[in-house]
Amino acid sequence: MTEMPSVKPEAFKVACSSCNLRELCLPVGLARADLDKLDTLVATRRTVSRGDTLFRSGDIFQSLYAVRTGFFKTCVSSEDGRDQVTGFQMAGELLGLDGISNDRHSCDAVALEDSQVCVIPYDQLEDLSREFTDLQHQFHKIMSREIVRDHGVMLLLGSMRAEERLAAFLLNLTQRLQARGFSASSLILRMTREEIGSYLGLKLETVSRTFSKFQDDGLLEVKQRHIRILDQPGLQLLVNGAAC
Amino acid sequence: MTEMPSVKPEAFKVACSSCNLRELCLPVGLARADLDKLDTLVATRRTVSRGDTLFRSGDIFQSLYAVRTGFFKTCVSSEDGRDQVTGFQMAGELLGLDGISNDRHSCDAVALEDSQVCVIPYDQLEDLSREFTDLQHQFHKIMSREIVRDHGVMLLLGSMRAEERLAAFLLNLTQRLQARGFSASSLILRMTREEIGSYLGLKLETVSRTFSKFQDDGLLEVKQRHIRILDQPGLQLLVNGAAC
DNA sequence: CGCGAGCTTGATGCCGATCAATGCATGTGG
DNA sequence: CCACATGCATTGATCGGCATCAAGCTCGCG
Repeated sequence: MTEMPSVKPEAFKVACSSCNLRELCLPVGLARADLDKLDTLVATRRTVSRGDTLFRSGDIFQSLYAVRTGFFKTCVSSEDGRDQVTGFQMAGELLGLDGISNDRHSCDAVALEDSQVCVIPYDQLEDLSREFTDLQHQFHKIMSREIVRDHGVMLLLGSMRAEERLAAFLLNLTQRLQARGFSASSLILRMTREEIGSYLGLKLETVSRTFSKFQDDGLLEVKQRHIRILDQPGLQLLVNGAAC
Repeated sequence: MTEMPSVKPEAFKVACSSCNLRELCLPVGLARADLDKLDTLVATRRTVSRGDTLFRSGDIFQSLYAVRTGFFKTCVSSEDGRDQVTGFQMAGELLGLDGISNDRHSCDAVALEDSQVCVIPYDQLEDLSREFTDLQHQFHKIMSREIVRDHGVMLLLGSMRAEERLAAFLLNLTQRLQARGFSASSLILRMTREEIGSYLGLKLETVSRTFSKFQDDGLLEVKQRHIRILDQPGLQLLVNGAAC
């Protein structure tokens, strides 16, 4: 960063080929030659401070963003002020896929901690994925995975009760953190109870109460945003509704 | 069908270029030359009788399907028998996008009336969309649109009350039917109250009661599955929560 | 130190689930 | 043609889970 002054202070060179997230991010499974090409595509990063938005609903869509470090939420809102968190994104996950449909973003992406994203100009990605089958296929998989994930959230919102929702949420979060080399049993929540509640279709008081109940039941240790999972199988059991 | 015997009785030639759905379906916005190419890709149709599945969760993914005539639902289910309708698809809409992520389908697609779909072999679609920018872009838009739609459903499931959900559902349905040349005010539901309820995260009794309430309020006329919309602005008002 | 954002916990009420009975349309076989 | 079965829809009575309202509490920070 110091040796490479650029016009935009927040934009600087990066390389997918040497990125430690390449096994989680867009480059998954690409051959060396493809990777080098990808380096020409993903040329800049952008820093987003905690609380700032990466993009807003209504913004012109030009790029996708891969989370490099940090943590984001995405939320949609209806005409009347109702709004809904649609997801939380961590390192290696893509933001902005919603924008392709209309050439405008249809949700807000907000950094929940100081973050960095890699900027992926969309038209260049289309160009490159016409050349490289593997990249094309990988990109399609990522979009499809987002659709499958959304269907899972619908199942959660449509048919689970508060405890089941929170358990499923925690298990999903730890699983993704584990894939990134973090502990499977201990985590720090980057989002408020209200944001968790919005994502899960619950009020913040219910989220808080459910955390307390899990603690009483010996499933978790909860200290504000510090969570330790004491009984993972127990949580799993809740999600699978074996208690019925 | 009579003059063209084929090995599979249910498979026969079709052409996107002469399809009356081409303004709603995959071919939207394609030039004549691209359309002709698309004809080579979308070579067969398949008939699905009411109640039968087009594909099931776990099936190997090979093709996307465009609804030609008829009506489908898609549903996901969790290990414990819980299941959730994730969408209803009508003419011109694509089925099977979930399958790309894993090479296996992750939901069931069930015909709610006797239907016909165009079979779109996925690997050939990838090949062709590497040649034709417009097709590539159109396909991406369709996937993105599905993501945006899913986010809308999350908003509905996460933050709306029963009346708002049903009103939003009816308005969405009539809007799509209208785009296909049907009446904006009169429709026949192809799905049961239970299926509507599953989609909206409600029980069938609640759906039924809410229909009755809408009728009492002069918003609808409900006779079993025959619905006539008497006060569309009234429904719209419900969705937008102006009553708050 | 004191402020404020976020979290916890309690009391109460309501929306929608649940349980249960009846109604209505379609189809089938005697 | 009617009796009966079946699947779906309606309606009522009751119950429970979560929302809502309302205090306090905790912790980080100016």
